[in-house]
Amino acid sequence: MERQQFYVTTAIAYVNDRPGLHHAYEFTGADALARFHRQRGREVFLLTGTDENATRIETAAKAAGEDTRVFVDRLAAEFKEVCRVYGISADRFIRTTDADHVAAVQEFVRRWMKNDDIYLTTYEGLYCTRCEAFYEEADLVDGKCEWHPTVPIQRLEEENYFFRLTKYESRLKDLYRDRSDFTVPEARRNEVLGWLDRGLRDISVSRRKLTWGIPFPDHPDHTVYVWFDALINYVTGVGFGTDDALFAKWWPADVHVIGKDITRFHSIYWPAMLMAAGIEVPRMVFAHGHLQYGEGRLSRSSGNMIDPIASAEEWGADALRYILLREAPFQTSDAPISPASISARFNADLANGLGNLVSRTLKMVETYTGGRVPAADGAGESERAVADAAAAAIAGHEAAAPQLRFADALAAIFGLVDAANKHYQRTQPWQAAKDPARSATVSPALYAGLEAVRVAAHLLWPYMPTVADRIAAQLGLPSPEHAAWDEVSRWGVLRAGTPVTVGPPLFPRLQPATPA
RNA sequence: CGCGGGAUGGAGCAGCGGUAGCUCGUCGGGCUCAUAACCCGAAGGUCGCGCGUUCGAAUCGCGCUCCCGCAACCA
Repeated sequence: MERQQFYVTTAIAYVNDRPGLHHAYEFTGADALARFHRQRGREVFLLTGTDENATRIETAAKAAGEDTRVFVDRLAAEFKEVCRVYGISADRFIRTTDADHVAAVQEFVRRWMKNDDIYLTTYEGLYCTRCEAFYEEADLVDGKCEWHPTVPIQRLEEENYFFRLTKYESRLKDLYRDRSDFTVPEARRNEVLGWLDRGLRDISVSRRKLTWGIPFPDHPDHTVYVWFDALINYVTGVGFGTDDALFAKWWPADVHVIGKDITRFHSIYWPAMLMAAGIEVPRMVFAHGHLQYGEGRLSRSSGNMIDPIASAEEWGADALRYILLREAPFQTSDAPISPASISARFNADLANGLGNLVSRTLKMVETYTGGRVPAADGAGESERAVADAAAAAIAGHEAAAPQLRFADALAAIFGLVDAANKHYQRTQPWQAAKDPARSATVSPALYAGLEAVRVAAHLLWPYMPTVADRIAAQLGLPSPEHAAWDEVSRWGVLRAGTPVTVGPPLFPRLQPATPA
């Protein structure tokens, strides 16, 4: 029996810089999954938020001449705005500077100490006295940190706490042996297996002399290494340390949606951290690929293309949600994206495809059946073909969506849009209406078209909630959000006589871009 | 050094042992209900390079070239 609770997270956004389109991409994927499960009757918790305790954030704040607190508040607000604009249905927006999170992290550290999972040792590294931070050789510019090119770098030793990652190596191997879907997709899993094969090392989990970060309990001169702090947000967000009942209800998470670049932290460190704290590991880590912003010059010359707010104004948030998930398959590696490819997809799928189908269908209903849903009686071969296409769209979509294969899921839905257009070509209601011998075919033909639109709108709700609501409203139906899935995911739901509304184009066609 | 992914018609991708497929674009035709949308058809590829396995290879093996990412206590 499938669990009725579903807990999904996004990676929390690192607030050293403003939000990019890639944040909207990940948020949208997680949100679509959350809405998918909600729509099918499950209780869902979607967690997103910001990662605010890193040294580099403090450094970036200093560089911006801002108080760190003010700096992170400002950026966190920008990320929240992205969530609002894109309709991300987050149940909590967590910030790692939230009091309950600080307490949760300290509880983890206490548990590790008690278990002898961490130990004190000495670390030697390159240190910038002005930043009060260690740097890697590769991070230095001409032997100096990037912020202070005149300040000499010193070689310093520092006492750090280390986490006994090696202690959990065999349990991690067991985890990967027993659960082939712990890290998805397979390419990422193979990567993790490779890391495990080559052996793990203990890892530093504290920094000293930092003024920004979560202090170690009983050792306030140490702060928790930001990655270990950040990962813990996934349990804090559902009540770890503050609300045991809530935590028991939601944990373990069903899926952590992350970018493939941070697989190591989520697939190796995080389960080990949980094991050490005596907490169950999550069910799945899903690592998606990244958006590639076309040519380098493109992203530089038109900075707005990667600004998610400006992009939403240009194409519409719902359209972008669809386009991103369709153009950049979640389960593969990187996919190229550009203003041109976004606009092309917008015109092809949304304006010419979905939008036009809705327009022509409703206009014909207005003209030929008095603006009301006609009777379905007299359905023939073409109508049955559309009904079959709807069933195929549902089946294809329901197989792909829960696996986060959103491009496949959306392609399945648009197969129905195509089928409806072909159906009109076959039945030609505009001709039949003028021909007494064929006039009886108009009603069933248009009924099938309306049903295709209705089914598509319900399937599209997780991806384009606002547009799906508008289409449903045009059909005289309530929001797909609240419809009982079993009742709407079948053919023949619309009732004859129901008034429908034509309405303005859903996606006005974009003019082709002028050549550069 | 290492690890993962990739190289397929103009563009973006799928195929992963049996005569090369999808979307977009292009060209031609049809239709006119619709957002100059929709429908039908056509052109266009020796599947990065070499060797090998096989009756047969984008598809398997080895070697090579080029791209992207990860990693060596950067989120």
